[in-house]
Amino acid sequence: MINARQLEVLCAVIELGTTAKAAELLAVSQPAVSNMIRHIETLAGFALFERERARLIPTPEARHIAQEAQHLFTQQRRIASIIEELRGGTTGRLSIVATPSIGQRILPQVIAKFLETRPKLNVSLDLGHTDQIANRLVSGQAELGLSISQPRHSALTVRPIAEAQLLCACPAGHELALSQTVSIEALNHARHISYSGDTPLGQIIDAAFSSRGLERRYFFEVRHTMAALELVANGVGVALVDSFALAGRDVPGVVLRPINPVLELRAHSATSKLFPTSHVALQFQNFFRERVAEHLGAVPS
Amino acid sequence: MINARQLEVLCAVIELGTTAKAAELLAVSQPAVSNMIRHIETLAGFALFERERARLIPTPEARHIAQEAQHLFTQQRRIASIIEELRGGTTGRLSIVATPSIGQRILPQVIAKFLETRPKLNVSLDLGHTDQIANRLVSGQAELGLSISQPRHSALTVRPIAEAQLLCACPAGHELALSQTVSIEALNHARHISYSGDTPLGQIIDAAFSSRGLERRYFFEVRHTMAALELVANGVGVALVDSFALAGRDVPGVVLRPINPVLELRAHSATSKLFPTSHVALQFQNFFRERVAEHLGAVPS
DNA sequence: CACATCAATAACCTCTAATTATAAATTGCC
DNA sequence: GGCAATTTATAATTAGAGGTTATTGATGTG
Repeated sequence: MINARQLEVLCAVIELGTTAKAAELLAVSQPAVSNMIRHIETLAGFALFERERARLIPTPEARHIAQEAQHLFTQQRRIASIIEELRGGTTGRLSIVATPSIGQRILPQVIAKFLETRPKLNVSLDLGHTDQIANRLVSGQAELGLSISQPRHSALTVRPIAEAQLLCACPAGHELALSQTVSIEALNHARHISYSGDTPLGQIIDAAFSSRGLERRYFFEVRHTMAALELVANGVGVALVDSFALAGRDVPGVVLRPINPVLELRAHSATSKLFPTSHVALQFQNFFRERVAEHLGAVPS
Repeated sequence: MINARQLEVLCAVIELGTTAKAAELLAVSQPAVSNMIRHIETLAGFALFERERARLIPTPEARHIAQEAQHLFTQQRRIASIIEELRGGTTGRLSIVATPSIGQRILPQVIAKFLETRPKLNVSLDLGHTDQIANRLVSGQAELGLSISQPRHSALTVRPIAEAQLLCACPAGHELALSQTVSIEALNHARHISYSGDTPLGQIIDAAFSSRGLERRYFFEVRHTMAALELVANGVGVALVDSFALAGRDVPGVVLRPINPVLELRAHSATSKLFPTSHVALQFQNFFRERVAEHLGAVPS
C-alpha cells in the first residue's frame, strides 16, 4: 500500500512542476524524487505523469490522488501535534476525585491555574469520601485521588501531598476571637460545631482531645467543613476548619484563630497501581503540591 | 515524525494486549514489535507502556494516541481505495463535450450504461458545436470531445469513433415512405427540411448533392437534427437525419427510409494534446466505440 | 551554437525495520 | 517445589527502501 512519504513526493512534484524543485523543497536529491515517482507509478499500476519533451505533466488521476492526500497529511500533522502536547502535558484527560474539603475550594483554584498553560486539557473533577475515592481509582474511573485521610487499599499508591492545620472559626465578635490563639479546652466550653467520628476530620480532632485526656463535646454535628463554616458565618457557633477549605480566602463575618497546640493536617494523593498513571496526572500532582506549599506550607517531596 | 507503520504497531499491541499476538496479526516477528514499541517511545519522548511483571500495560497517553490514529488509518484506506478505483476507472471525473446530435440521445444512453459499473464516477456532459468543442478541449475545460465533423486544431488528437448513415425521415403515410429507399433527387421535389450550410450535416449533404451535379433545395432550414425530426413528426416535411440522433428508437409518426446512395457519416472523438487524458476518458472512448458499433455499425479501432 | 534546464539512469551507500536465536522473568499447574 | 508455557527484552545479523553522487540525453533559449 502507498505510504505517506510517497504521497508527499507526489504532491510536491505536482505542486512545483519539476522534480528538481520538489527535491529542493523536500531536501533530497533530484534522482531520489525521480525514482520515487517511478516507484509510485508501479505501485499504483497506472501512469501519474506524461513525459513529454523532458517535462512531467501530471495526469488527472495524479491530481485527484494529490488532492485526496491532503486529508491524510492533515491527520498526520494532527497526530504529531497530539504527541507533542501529550509530552508537554497540555492535552489529554485528567480525572480527579477529591474529598469535599479539598475539592470544593483549593482544588478548583489550582486546576484553574493548571489549565492556564494547558487549554486543551480535558479535566474531570468528582467529589467523594475516602472510600469512594479508593473505589474509583482501583476501578480505573479516576486517575488521581486527593484526600485528607489516607485511603487504605493495597492497589493504591498513597503519598502525602500537602500540610495544613486546623483553625478555629468564630463568628466576628465571639469571645474566643478575643484572644490570639484558641486552646482545645476552650472549645468544650463554647457552642462547638464539629464532625462526626467517622469522618477524617472527626477522627483527627478526637485524637487531639483524647491525647490530653479530654472528651470532645459539641452540640452540632456536620460532615463537611463547608457546612461548618457556613454555620459559623451565621453565628451558630464555633468550629474547627481546615485551611484547605478556606484556601486563603476571608469568609465575611468569620474570624480565624490558630489552635493551641497546633493541629496538623496532612492531605494525600492516591493513584492506582493497576493502571499506569498519565504524565499529566503526575504533573498535576506536583503542581498541586507546589501551589499549596506556597500558600499553606510545604511537604517534603 | 511518527509514521503510519509505527502507529499501526502501537495500536495492534494496545488492542491485542501482547507483543506476540500483535506480531502475529501484523505478520512479523515478536522482537520486531518489541523493538518498534521501544523506538516509538523514544520518538514520542515518553513511556507508552508500563512494564510490569512481564506485561505491557498501555498508558493513558498511548490509548489516546491509538484512538486518534484511527482517523489516520481511515484516510490511508481511503487513498488506497481511490487509487484502486482510479486504476479500474470506477472513480474520478469524466468531462465530455459533444455536438447536439450525438449528445442528446445516444451519448446519454451510453454514459448511463458506462456508469452502471462505475457508480462513483463524476461525469460532466456539455453540448456545443465543433468550434466550441475544440475550444473547451484545448483550454482544459473538457477532456473528451465527440463530434460529427472533425474538429481542426493542431493541439487536438482526433480519431474516428463511430460510423452511421443518414436516413430519410418522413411523416407516416408520406409518399416518399412508400418505396423502400429514397433517392437524393427525390428530396428536391419534396418539402425538404435541411441544415444550414455551415453545419456539419449541411456540408455533408451539400457534398452529396453536388457530387451528382445537383443543388440542394429545401424550404426549411434548421441547425439541429432533433429540430428536424420534430418537424417531420408534425408532418411539416421530410428531412435527412443521422442515426446517432435516433439512437435506435422509433419516433411516433415518423417513418425512416435509407438513402440511395448511402450517405456515410463518421463521428470523431477528440482529446487535447496539451493535457494528459485520464484513463477513464480513454476507457469511455473505447466503451462508446464498442456500444455504438453493436447498434449502428463498426469503425476500425 | 552555447548554455541552462529538465528527467532518467547507474552504481553505490545508509539506516530502518526486519530476521533468528536466546535470555530472563513471570504465571499456571501438577 | 519444579516444570512447562508465556511473557518481554536483547544480541547479532540481514534485506530493502530510500537515499547519495555522477552522468547522460533531450529540450528549449539567448
